[in-house]
Amino acid sequence: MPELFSGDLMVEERYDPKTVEQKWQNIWEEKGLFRTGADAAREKFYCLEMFPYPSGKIHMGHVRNYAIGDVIARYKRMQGYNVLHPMGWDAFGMPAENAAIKHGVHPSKWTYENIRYMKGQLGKLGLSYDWDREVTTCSPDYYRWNQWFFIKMMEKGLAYRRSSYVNWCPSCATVLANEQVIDTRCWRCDHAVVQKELEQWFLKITAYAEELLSSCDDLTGWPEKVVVMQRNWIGKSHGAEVDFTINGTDDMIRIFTTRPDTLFGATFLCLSPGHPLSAALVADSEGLEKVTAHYGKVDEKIGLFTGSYAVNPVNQEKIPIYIANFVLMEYGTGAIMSVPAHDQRDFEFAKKYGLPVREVITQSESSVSHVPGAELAEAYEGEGVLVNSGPFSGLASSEAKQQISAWLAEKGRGKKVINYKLRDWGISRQRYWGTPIPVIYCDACGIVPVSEQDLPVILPEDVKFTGTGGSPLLESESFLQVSCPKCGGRARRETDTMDTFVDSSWYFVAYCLGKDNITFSGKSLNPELSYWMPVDQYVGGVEHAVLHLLYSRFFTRVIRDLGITCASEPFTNLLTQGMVIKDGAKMSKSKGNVVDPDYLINRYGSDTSRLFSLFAAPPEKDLEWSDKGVEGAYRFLNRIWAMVQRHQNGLRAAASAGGKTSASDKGRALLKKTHQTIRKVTMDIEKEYHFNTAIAAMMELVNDMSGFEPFEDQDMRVFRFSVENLLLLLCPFTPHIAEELWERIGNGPSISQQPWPAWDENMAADEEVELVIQINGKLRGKLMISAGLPDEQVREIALKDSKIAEAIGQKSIRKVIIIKGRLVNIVIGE
RNA sequence: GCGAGAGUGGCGGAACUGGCAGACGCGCUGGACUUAGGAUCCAGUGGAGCAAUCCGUAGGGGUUCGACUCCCCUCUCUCGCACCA
Repeated sequence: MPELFSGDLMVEERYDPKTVEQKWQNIWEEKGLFRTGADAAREKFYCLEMFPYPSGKIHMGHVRNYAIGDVIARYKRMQGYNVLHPMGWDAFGMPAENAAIKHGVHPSKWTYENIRYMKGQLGKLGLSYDWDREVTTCSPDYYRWNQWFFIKMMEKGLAYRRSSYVNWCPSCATVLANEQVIDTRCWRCDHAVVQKELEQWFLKITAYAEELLSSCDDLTGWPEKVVVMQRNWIGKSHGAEVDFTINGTDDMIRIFTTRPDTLFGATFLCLSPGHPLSAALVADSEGLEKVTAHYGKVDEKIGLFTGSYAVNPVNQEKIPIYIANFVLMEYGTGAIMSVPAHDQRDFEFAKKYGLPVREVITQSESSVSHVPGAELAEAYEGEGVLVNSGPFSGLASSEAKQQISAWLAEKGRGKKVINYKLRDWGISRQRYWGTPIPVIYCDACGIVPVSEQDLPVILPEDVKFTGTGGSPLLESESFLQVSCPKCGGRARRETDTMDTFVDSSWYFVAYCLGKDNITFSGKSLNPELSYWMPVDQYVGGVEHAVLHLLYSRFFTRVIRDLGITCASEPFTNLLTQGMVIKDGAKMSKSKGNVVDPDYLINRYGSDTSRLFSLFAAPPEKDLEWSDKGVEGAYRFLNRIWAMVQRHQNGLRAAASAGGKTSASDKGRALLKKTHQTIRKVTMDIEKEYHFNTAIAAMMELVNDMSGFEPFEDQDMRVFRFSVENLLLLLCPFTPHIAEELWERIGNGPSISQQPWPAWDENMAADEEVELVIQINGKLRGKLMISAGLPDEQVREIALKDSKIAEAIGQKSIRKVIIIKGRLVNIVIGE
């Protein structure tokens, strides 16, 4: 603790954040101040921050995230809303299991110990959560509903099992999520990841692709950037499927194209190496392997001629069939027609393998007569007018797309289709620390869902963690052995667990119901959910812009369609806060540039920590860490503390001026400044939560207040009015010191329960304004005039000013521009 | 490569709808108090100049009485997507 006052000089009690903060945290808890219940008579506000993974300790990113959320929650509470502000734990996940493998601690023990510690840390930050609604996703009470939703989705055909290629780490013997593959290697053991075909459970998010896309338009409270990312991820494109026959056979190759208007320009066909026909058509298995090895790599295009030809349905032309590394199996049909003149990738491929390039689209009438055989430098990918396209020549691209698609449909050789980039969501993980997928495999009955009354399928505790040989569940006989719910015969449980993104896709729904009260049934709408949903303000990192937010939007719709809620969208407003940066890089253990929140809170207290992280940058921007900046925030709170302490007796004695009484000139000025500050802080919070400028306004007020010596009663009453309002404004930001000083000037507890202050527009209005006078746009003078003067008079005053008159001299005045209450610009000639 | 966003003092950042560029904080300079000051308080602080003044919002052009703000071009940085046919 830095020495701020030497004992001899200061008689007042020193600001000791530790004592103050502990005191008020206890009081809040005892009084249950932040506990919430549904109350139809009051307007609700659901404020939510992304819950943390209990990794051990919170980091500065959490402090920032939760400080932002807490200001919003406290502000809305003071405004009279019934605020739901919950917190919980995203408690399943690989780190717990890795800790078990490495240190022999059970994931459960590790997780719950971390939760206990981190909960203590959040408590010390003074965050206004309703802990009665805490959720912990690794608790059976929670994950049983993952299982219930899964079964409901199976019933609706929204959960299904199929074989698919996955990222597989042979060393860890598990599937890796895409984001766990770093530069084609396993993030944990650095082993090369391979593509492996596995039976996987999928959730059919694609069934909602269209709705998820079209309702992006409704996400007006989200950052545009995030909405764009959602749209791109869903990736809708209009096009056509076209069937090419393989020459000399009856076999078909179905391709997808967004440019049916270029069909006459197709000079070859490409199959993905993973396409079922690839292996069938190619005799040279070594060559195929080579192409496969380069699959999905951006560096170069590699192809292999199959020796077969396809017949173009529109002109019966025979074109060669290639296998190409750049054709993705996961998108479209896994096969494309290649139009090198109008697709740059096809163009590069054609150049490399000496394949013909035929132009079928021209940009304008004048360039139709392109010299046949002349080298194209690159593909023309835009639209235009068709040439060399048989009966369709002369049509515009957009018209040709329609007509060619219609022609294909008529001949039974194709149709218009819509494709999405969005894939179904593979949720199977060969991991222990997750929700068991509630499915039983019976030799007689096949795949059987666990029946609802048998939920939850509990994750067994007594398992061994070796880190090799796959999921520990494979070794747990008591877990594996089960009787079939249908026939009663011997059966085996599914050992895969769910992706942890499932847990976080509906936790905001669980909060509405409250701890020990999470129950769903599709029988009728749930009144608690109807009251609270959707979340009014969601706050979190932009790194979840696609996955978590998209999955949550999907789940919310599934829950809606189960008849549980009416809400389609989970989050009305989204605030994505920036990263915490130090020395030019994101704070991270590996960079060694972390600041420990524990250290910060011990040294300066939570109010200072919160204040700094809110003051240093607007929430959506990155925050550059500064030790000196923290000192500045601490100094600010100390100044307030000292100021109130010094006048404590006077403040206690004075009744509030009620914002009306006239006092000394300085007193009136302070009164005005106070009203202006209330206005400014309120408007800055309302305007995209710009807390940094709100805090700056409070600093200005404090600067004015510290220069104010209230000798007379009237002035002291003004001063008290300023102090009270300052504390009220400060309350959402630095609640502990606000509470303490509020009490010390003789108010009852608690300031947190006071209404947000209102300003009086008349009191805030300036009676005098500074008039800026420009000549030809250059600043030439400033003077004070009374506010609201008519333009004529302002003009006169400006022209009469001696300096201005001198500057004008004999020159002619061409024009005078007057901006009310701001400036006069005099345009003069030579 | 494509898409989005950003570039303002020594630093973090302000600036309504086109109207005083640099609020507020940090740092720095000077002073007060002091045995001392890395505490606190007061004053100053974009650059150049004794000054009047001039120059300044990545760079260049434009629109305008007036541009950090609008338009065009160039450069740099950050983020997202990266062969989606």
